[in-house]
Amino acid sequence: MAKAYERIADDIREQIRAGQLPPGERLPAETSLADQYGRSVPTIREALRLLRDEGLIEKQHGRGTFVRQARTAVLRTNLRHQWEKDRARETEQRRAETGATEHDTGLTVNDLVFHAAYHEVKAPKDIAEAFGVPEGTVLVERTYRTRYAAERAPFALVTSYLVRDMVAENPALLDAANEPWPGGTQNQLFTLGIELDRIEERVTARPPTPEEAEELELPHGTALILLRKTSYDTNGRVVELSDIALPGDRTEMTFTTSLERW
Amino acid sequence: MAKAYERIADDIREQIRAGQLPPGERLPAETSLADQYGRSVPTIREALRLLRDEGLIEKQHGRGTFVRQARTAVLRTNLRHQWEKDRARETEQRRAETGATEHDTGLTVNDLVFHAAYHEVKAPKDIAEAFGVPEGTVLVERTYRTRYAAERAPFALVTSYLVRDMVAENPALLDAANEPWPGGTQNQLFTLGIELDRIEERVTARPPTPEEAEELELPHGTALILLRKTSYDTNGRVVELSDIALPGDRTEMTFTTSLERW
DNA sequence: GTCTTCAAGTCCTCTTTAGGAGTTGCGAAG
DNA sequence: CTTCGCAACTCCTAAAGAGGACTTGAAGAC
Repeated sequence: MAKAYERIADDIREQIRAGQLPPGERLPAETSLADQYGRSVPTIREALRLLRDEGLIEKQHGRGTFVRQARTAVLRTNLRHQWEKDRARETEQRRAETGATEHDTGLTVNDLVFHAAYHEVKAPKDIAEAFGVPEGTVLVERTYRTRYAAERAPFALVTSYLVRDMVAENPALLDAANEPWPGGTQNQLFTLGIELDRIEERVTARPPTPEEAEELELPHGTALILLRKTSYDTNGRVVELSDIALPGDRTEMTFTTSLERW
Repeated sequence: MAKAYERIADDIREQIRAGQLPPGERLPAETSLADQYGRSVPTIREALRLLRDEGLIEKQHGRGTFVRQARTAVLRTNLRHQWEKDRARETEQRRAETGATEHDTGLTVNDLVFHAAYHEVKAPKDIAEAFGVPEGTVLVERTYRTRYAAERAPFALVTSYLVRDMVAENPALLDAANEPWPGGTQNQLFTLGIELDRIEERVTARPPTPEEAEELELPHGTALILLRKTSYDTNGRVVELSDIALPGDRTEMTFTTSLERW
């Protein structure tokens, strides 16, 4: 015999899946459910907690419990488009000639970058290994959040690293004021004679920490997508590394690989 | 003034982050913690529940509460390698000539595919749209799980679709017995004169449903990665579509894009 | 020596009780 | 008519207690 709170959760879950309880609908109050199922309120709450953790419902203090809207992942991060736009060969000059601007390539139309911070930090083990430099090497660290103009919640927390000695000659890179970097990081690197060869992206997912949940306004029952973007130059050196945290409930990443080219 | 259970969770979380409570360590019993923090057992349990949902601890009935091992995502799915291996131009013939076998290209060394199931289904709206066919079109649906020989838990739940009429001429494709398809799906498609052009991968993440959690043996506090792989042929037609569910706690996907080629 | 049983320790389920805190709408006061 | 305050409704925090279920190791039976 299954546990009471599980049976109740199963029952409600079925109702939601069947569309009997449509998105946005308010569930009966906990006390009503307790009566209805002949169980105590804490047991009902236990059942609802399960459903909340699955992302099926959302509780609002003082208002009620609601079937969650599918928060259709409208926002998408198509990174290849980013790269096409930013690719190192295109100097800002050429970009102007072709009429391409910073904001005409889809994703970035309504972007806002704000709360950018700039630091010099000593490389922790993790990052140092990726760069292939000794632990403690001085890095340029930039952190910022990105969001769409129409939304209040940011859709990315970004921490980006460069080896300071590698980029020290370009003062624009070391100036916190102009964010985002004009023409994109990759273009800036090109002005240093660093030519990018390939970008590697490592994707994982896990539940958010409380800090991440707060910054990204992640409701209970959503996951965090972690993207580590590593840029290699033509000598096989790692020149830039970004750790990007994305809200799982409104992010959809697309990667395209053309088979012709391989 | 913060809530008691939050303060307790914060305290323990700090101890874990500081390494004071190393991975694998057993926490004091709930009753001890209750004494220690001067709170009731339910309050302690509430605090521990928070940490469990964050993936920091793991509770074992009858044994205790343990700091979770970082389950270092050893398993990685480098999809480009898959494609390289499987790419449509290489017939099985040529593969044999070059000495390449199904199992020598990294990922698949220790793979086991089991519990493969084969169905014909009518396309639901979702899938039909992706294929660009009317709803209800007959599809070949294959579902299977993949796991490493060394692990008991599967590391992928796969559901793969093909339009039946498009592949009906190759009997091997319609035979449930030989799984996985010899030479890979893409090679099989090549024998039908279907030449793949590109593959698009759409990645999202969310908490698992109870069914998914059970099948993938996902502990509480882990996320599910959803990968939809869409294969296009040289005419821009969608020829295959796979929905892949991956355990977030032991999956790390790598995508590489070479900038030279764009 | 091996096996079984059992007790102690652990987390789990469920109840009852008490009060706190956020939200909403209605009615009274201005 | 507008504003304010309050009552009713909601979910949230916290406690105490009784019994259940799982794990482990040690004592006893064979």
